[in-house]
Amino acid sequence: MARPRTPLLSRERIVAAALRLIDEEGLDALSTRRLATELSVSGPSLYNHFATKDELLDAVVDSVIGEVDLSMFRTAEPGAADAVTAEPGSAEPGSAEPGSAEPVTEVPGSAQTPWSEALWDWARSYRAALAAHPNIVPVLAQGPGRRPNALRLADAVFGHLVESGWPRGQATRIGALMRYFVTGSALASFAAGFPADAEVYDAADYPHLGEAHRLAGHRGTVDEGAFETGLEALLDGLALRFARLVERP
Amino acid sequence: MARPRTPLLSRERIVAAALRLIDEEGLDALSTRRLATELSVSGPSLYNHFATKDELLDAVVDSVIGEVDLSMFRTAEPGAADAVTAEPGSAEPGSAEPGSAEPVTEVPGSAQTPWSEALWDWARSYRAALAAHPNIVPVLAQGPGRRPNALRLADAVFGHLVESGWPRGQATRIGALMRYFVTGSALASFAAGFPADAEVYDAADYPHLGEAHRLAGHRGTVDEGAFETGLEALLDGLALRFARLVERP
DNA sequence: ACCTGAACACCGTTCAAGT
DNA sequence: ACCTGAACACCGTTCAAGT
Repeated sequence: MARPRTPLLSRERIVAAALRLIDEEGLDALSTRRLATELSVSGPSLYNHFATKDELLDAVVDSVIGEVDLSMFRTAEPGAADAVTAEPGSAEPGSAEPGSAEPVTEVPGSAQTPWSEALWDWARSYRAALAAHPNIVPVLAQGPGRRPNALRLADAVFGHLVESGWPRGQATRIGALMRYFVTGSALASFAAGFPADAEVYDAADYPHLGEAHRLAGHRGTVDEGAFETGLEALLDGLALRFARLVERP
Repeated sequence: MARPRTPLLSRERIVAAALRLIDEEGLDALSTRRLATELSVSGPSLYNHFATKDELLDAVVDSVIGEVDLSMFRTAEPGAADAVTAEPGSAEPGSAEPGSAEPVTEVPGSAQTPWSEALWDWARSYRAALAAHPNIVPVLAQGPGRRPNALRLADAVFGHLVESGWPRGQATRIGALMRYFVTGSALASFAAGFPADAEVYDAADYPHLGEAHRLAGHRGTVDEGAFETGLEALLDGLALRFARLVERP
């Protein structure tokens, strides 16, 4: 059979199969030939749908990012108009100075979710989406590139922070540091990184790791607890910073 | 030539060449054949020094971790005895409960660097070591495994926190969340993840990213600023938590 | 337009052969 | 002990050929 009457493949089917393969066997297990076999076609068939393996990987990554909830960055009022659009070009995001925007605790006339509450909810959804597919996080962590869902995410976070009164330079940094923390927490399990073999932890070399072989068994709770503790610390710390900003702008 | 009188290779030379290749061309550029060519030997020669490519990669990773400064976790007194060794087996690190250890602001009889100050210095050194070799961070983030330098690092951090009065369960979580943040920040530049091409940021799709094409140009300062802001927030937040712990233990 | 097999320049690793 | 070339089962990608 050369060309079937109905196509054997679609971008969606390929992306779904690729993600399953990555989840189950790791990033290295994703080869075009292996993926094609999984889809019951020959290797080169994939190139009718994606120009390169990288382009395929981009599509997989963006499908994962698409699962992140961004609804908390819209106005809280259900029937209200869409979020206020900031005037473009007013300041550069990379600037270290607070800039001309004056910090306010609430934007008048809008029913925005408070920024710290929005970051809480978003960070949890962000982490859940990524932690469901840890093997692809290294690719994802390279940044949004030209992937629409990743750009939409960056736009929503930055926009919400600026509208909440954060100077643009600081809003950029908060977007960055939140990505650091979330990708870091989803990249690999902390607990599972310690071998369950008790003989690894020689008391002469590692006097405080006598119980570390038990970590892997508590994988879920250790990582969940660390994420929650870290997120609370981060947001508490940012609230202190915001308070200083409001006091002396 | 079959066996030379003086060996052509050593583990050290191989590790150094591999790290250079990874730094300059990425993790995918490291192939055993390519590396061998770089070292002017034939491909299989490497197998006289490392059993597998993974074992070689482990050695590269541990050499990077070895650059992290851990001196702040020892006693501050230059001539003093070594850090107090905690009694082993007193509590499990995975436990969610504070446990029996009672939090104190200072351990009597020792001149330890205060935990928050030590974490500041360590986090900066940790990040500097990793950010110098971002391409290998995904491998490193998988956890210490059986790598001596990585285990020493985990031991030093956990030990210092416990000796500073943090309950063991919380000390575990702080070790984890610090790794999340540092590996996340070293994994990839936030700023460089946004294409410098202004046409990517269609105002209709991404109303707040009008200046995002400038980010890549401020790569260093944006990422440095985000790391410092995040670290300060984290440590401020943890200090709040510690204060609550001391108030009502 | 969409699939195929053949082909190219690559991989990691094994192994017998050399000194 | 330490290096070599040959060999095996893999890669990503191109391309002419089929319908």
